[in-house]
Amino acid sequence: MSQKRPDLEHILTRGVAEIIVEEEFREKLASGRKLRLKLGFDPSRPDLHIGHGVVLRKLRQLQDLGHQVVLVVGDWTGQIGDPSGRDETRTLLTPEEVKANAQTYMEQFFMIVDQEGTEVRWQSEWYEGFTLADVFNLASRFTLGQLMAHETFRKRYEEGLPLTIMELMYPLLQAYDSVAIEADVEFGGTDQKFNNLAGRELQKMMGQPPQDVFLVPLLPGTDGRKMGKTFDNTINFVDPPDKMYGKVMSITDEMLITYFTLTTDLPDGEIEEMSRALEEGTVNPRDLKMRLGREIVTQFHGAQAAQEAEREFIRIFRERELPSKIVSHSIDALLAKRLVDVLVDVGLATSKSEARRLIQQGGVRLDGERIEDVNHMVTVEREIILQVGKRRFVRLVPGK
RNA sequence: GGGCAGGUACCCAAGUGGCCAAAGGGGACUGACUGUAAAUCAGUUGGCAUACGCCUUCGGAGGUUCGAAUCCUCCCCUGCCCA
Repeated sequence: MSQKRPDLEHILTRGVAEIIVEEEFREKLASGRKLRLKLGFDPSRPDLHIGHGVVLRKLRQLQDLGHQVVLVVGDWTGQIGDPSGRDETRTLLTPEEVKANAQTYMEQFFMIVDQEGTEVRWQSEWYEGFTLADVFNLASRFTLGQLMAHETFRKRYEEGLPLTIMELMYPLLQAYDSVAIEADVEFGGTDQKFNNLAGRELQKMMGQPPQDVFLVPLLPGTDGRKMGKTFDNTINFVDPPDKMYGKVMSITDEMLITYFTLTTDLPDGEIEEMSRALEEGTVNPRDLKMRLGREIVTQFHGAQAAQEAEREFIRIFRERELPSKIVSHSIDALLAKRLVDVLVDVGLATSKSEARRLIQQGGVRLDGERIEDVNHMVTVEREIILQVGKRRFVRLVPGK
């Protein structure tokens, strides 16, 4: 990602939830020492979304000031699963899966963070040889009361949901990572506060200078809830330009300013102006959203791709024309087939019942013409565009 | 080891012999509206069938009954209390 170097003040204030302890961190920065910036991840769900991007951009900016990123691959904690979600124990991953996921994660991670200035460390480096004595040593440092101060633990316990000892161990392992790599600062979303502070405590107990904790706000997903895979409301690093742009357009209007603040480096003044214009109603939120879409797509795919994505969006949704790229599907030209079957065959419906329902609801069009007859037959003698809803198209071509 | 409360469709959650393919909410999908894939409103949401209807589903396996998500038996899983 290319951008002009934001100054330190911008880095420390824009899109920052909390820095603990801020004064301490500023002193470290001022010392001229090359700081070790820790970020850990669990290779359980490899796909990164722009919510993760918020913290990665911070890392990159500090990296550009000469500091060292230390990426901790949680190949052990990844097996436990961060209990931060309300779900109970996650399924354990095989070592192969962990490895593959980690690989994918890192490819995406380095789309923003500079690989040269990053030290990658695997937890297994220090946990492989961990003995029961080491576990006791670690476990003896924390009390149940401390762990129960963690909201997710407390909530699950009080609601009578299952909570394993292994899960309670999660923060301890993450904390020990900080000791192992001698972190100066740990980064994370606000949901990581507890875990990161545990690292700070543990370092003190083990005679290391305590790390500071740098927390960024969580970016809401496209539907306003917490961005995450479970809600299917993420905008992913690997989303192709069109999709990425479209997803940005689908965020609710209220989130616009939050998105500008957290995912772009537009000057604060400019964002304030937008905010004012929105309140006064002197600007169409859609236009700002389009600007946001361009900004975000540009970060991952470049300015040209962003422009193309925008053109495509206008074409389909404003002018209601066909997208420029449509998946083709060949259909036997000799036979008249039932439309319901075709819908299932090309994957626009998962069952005939669903296909029938779509037709009944007026959601199916052939060459732009709405089909209302559930028993409609199609013969593909030439190319026909089959459409479901506003944005799912398939080109039917004659074949054998 | 004992007692109690639970395990329902994608998720949460009602239902305690037939009116149950199973309330309600969330999500998803479709439609209307819209200078947005925003907001709002409406509809749909197990499968097969043009349709009458048929089939599969309520932790698992058996059983009672004309008929079970609902009753009985055993088993598995979760939480709480007692030891």
